[in-house]
Amino acid sequence: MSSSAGTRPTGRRHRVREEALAEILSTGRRLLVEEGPGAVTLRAIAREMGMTAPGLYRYYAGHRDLIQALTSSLYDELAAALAAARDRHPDAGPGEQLRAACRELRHWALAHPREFGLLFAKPDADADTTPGTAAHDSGWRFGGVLLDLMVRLWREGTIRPPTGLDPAWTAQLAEVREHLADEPVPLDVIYVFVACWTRLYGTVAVEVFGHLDFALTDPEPLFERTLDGILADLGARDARP
Amino acid sequence: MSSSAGTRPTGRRHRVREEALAEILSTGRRLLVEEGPGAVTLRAIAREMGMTAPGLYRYYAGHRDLIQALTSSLYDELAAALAAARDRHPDAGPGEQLRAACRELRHWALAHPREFGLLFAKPDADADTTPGTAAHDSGWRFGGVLLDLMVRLWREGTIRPPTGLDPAWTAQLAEVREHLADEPVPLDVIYVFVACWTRLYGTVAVEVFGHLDFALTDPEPLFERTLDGILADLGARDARP
DNA sequence: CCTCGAAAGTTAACAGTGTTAGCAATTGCT
DNA sequence: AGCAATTGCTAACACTGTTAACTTTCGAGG
Repeated sequence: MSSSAGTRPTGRRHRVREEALAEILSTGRRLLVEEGPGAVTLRAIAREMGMTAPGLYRYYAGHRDLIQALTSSLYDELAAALAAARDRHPDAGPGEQLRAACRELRHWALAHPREFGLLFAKPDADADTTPGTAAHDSGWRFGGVLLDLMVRLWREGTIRPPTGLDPAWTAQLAEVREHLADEPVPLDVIYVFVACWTRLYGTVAVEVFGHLDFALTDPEPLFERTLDGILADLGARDARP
Repeated sequence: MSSSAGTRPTGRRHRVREEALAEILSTGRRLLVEEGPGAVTLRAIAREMGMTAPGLYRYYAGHRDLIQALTSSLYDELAAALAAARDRHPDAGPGEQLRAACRELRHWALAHPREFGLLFAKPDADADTTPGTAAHDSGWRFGGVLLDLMVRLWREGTIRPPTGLDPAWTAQLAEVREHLADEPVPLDVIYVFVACWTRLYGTVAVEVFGHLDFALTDPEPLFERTLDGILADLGARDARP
């Protein structure tokens, strides 16, 4: 069942299969970008690749699985973009790095609105958030970039969590702490993380989804001020650059 | 062309038509709620009503128009719910009334996640925001409830807009002021309105769309604290009740 | 009251979708 | 070389939105 190399699937056949998998995703994405989410269809992808729709079932179990794989790859790309933006300021503190990552999130979303919509505009609570899914893991890889920066910011000691939080309630945040590489982050600090993530997501989503069109043609200053507020909540000391 | 009553379309025929229009929308909504957005289809609605799909074209120009009409009616229902929540505190100040309306927004969204998704999770910037659409007007009726309360809050004189706003940038907010019943609201105050709307929308959307499931099973305290922050930005003096 | 015309709803059909079953051919490993 | 897994195909089914043409219903005006 395997080549002479070892326990891996085969070696050669496996490679061209990976290429086909990637090509399916890339043409699917091109359709998404150029013609909207409704156009990323099995038949359209197959047509674009010079084959027929049932052939795609050799690669993905169906339309749902294909979309989920596309979602996962987009999460990974977004995570890589955030990490790259962070690493573009190697000598800066975590505050400035987080600012760069947040700006990159907005820029990526504005540059790829359709992809952003696929990732963050869920019609239902569908299978995306289900653990075990590849999209779920990729989602955590994405969120982890921001979360890591927040943890590094917390280590600076300048973060000041709100008072009066109910410990019985913050206990549910313990699950998030599991993902934090054995850092003993206090739960009320994690509360601040979640609150800031909410605010960041909300600001970007409301702009990308066009819910600000009625008021603003240039929402960037609004975003920058919101970002200042977020970083202030996280105890970032550096002034705005 | 008209009955003896006056200039209105007909009188009788017109009434049963209105009933049919309403029934189409209500069964469409039931399908949305019970089976998800993908199930609200022309043929399914017709089937449910005991007729065939092409018959629906006597009432709506197509699937798109039907969805848009449904969207519009949901906006109206949401606006009515917010107004009712506001009027449940007739003797309270605008701060408490706004708090009640914001809470009602969250409650409505949680009680009707599919409807909320139809209203606020737009895949593209589609025809919804286009002026002239019924959904566009209804959207304004919804937003107007919150906006009016913010204006009343502003009249209290306790709101303190941020300093350092670029007047050349806030100028674009003048268009919003048009909708404000000839109130001479300063532009930097309108900036606060928009920022608060963004924050409110973001908090509710992030919860309803399930983007907090990874961290929180009970996001209400987070919402309440965010609401406190929003009302503080708007200068509401009353403490939390 | 009776007729006429507009409105409502029908069937048939076209193009498109996801999906399954069954078959042919290519291709790589033993 | 031959075997077997993989790949891709065609045909088909059930579903979608949409249009065209036809029939029925029913309200209003003479």
